[in-house]
Amino acid sequence: MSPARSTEGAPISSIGRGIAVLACFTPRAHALTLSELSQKSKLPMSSTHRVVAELTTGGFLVRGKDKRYRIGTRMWSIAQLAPVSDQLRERALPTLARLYEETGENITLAVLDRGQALYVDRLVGEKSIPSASRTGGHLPLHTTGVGKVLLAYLDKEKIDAYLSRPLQRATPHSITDPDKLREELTEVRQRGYAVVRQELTPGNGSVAVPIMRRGRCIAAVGIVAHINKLYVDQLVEILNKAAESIGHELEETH
Amino acid sequence: MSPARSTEGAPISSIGRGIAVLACFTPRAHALTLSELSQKSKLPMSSTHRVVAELTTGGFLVRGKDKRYRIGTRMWSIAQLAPVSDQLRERALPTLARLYEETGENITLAVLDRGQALYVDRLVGEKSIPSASRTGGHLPLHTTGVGKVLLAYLDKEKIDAYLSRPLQRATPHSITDPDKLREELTEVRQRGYAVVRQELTPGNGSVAVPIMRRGRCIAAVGIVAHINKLYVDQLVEILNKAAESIGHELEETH
DNA sequence: ATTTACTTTCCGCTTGTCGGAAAAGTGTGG
DNA sequence: CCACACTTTTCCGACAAGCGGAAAGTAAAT
Repeated sequence: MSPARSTEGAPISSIGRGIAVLACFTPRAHALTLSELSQKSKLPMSSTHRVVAELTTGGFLVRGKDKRYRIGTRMWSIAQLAPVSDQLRERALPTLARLYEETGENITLAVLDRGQALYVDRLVGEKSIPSASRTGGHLPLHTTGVGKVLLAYLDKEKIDAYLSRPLQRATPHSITDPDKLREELTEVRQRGYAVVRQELTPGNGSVAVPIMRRGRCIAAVGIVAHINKLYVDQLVEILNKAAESIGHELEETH
Repeated sequence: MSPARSTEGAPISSIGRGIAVLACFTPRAHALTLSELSQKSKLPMSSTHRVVAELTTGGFLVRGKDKRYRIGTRMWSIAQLAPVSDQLRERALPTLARLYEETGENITLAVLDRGQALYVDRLVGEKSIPSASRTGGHLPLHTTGVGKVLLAYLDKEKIDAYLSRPLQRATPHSITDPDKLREELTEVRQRGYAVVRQELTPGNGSVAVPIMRRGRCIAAVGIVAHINKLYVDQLVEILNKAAESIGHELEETH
């Protein structure tokens, strides 16, 4: 989010500062010193110190022996009450487990969140190909399998809005022409699944299908594999069964 | 956490109020109105309104069409950077998936957190017996399999501290006598696993083993099943392999 | 012992935040 | 359509929480 001092007009609130500090943490920086937090949040050192102290008292941050701060279990526990976790992730998990055991590949579950694919969960084993996704992380819609599915089932206006902004190229295979992507999305809707080949990561491919609920796509489930092992027909069949199973699980009143 | 107005002495800070509002959410109340949040946090309505507005702006809360607030994906995403999630849960997940597929039972992974067992993840399928645990939730140490393991491997002083407080009885089978529990913990350490039979939930039993790292128990992994299907020797063998696999996965530099 | 970098504390000042009251909005029953 | 009850939002004068720069403290390296 926008740094504290560079915010024009309205000053940033105390709670906003707390969130700004928490937002400093990233996959590459999950342990930060006070100075680093001050620099990243652009808050003065004494302000940062006070905010960090409050967050630590509340269990949202914890200070390690190395004097670095990390996200605390209190925040994590409360966050598990987010619908994306306790209504979707936890219910989908057995099916994802089965998918993983069945294919041995990289399994992903994602939802649309702020114009991107938010990875709700993923299973990646030793034998799976390394991939760019991470639970809790976001990736673009146009270069990921689950992302293409989520994009394809959006309202036309929202698709237009997404395509009106420059599409970032992740590899030479990334589709960045809006017209070509629009065609691709039509195909996704028609055949009910998306395929991606080296559009996000060289060598990687993925297949994904929608999880539907009352006619709306609420999530996407996908498999990432090396392009040489991307047996699309086979994977689509497995994924459709999984999607149906997850969809059924979500209908249950727990 | 303690309600705003009942705090003696030091007044509660703005960030503390934000955390107090977020702490209102529970498994049974994951969607709350503004009035409910005000009542639960004991903050005046206009104060609650302001705090909630700030949290919503920052993505930590989201207001649904039903006018109820829920934990937002922004908070969830950041929370996934907690070590308990990205260092432990995500790495353990493939092994938990394998355990689930192998046994079809209720799989749990827990760590010690604030004197209780914090459930880092669990897999429970349609055919599994219903259990009391929930990812992100806490349960006592003395009435759960994973809890007994976590307790058994604590420093003597910490075990004494835990046993010095009244042990809550969840069922008639709960062990609440400190001396009996101490004996039990000695057995857990000796044989390397814990067994629980109907001590938390009637009909349910569980077996759990420690996940060790450099001689310290950092987590516990367990299986919950109906007491008639609690084949201890068999489950212990499977669990020990899983624990070793997870321990190995945690050693990897990712 | 000194230097450097980081962290913690201090303190005068400012304005962000306070909460009660009023106004506005919403849903329901007659 | 109106009245009522409840919830939510806005207002606003008061005040103390929070501000950030400076000083002090701490730890590590030389």
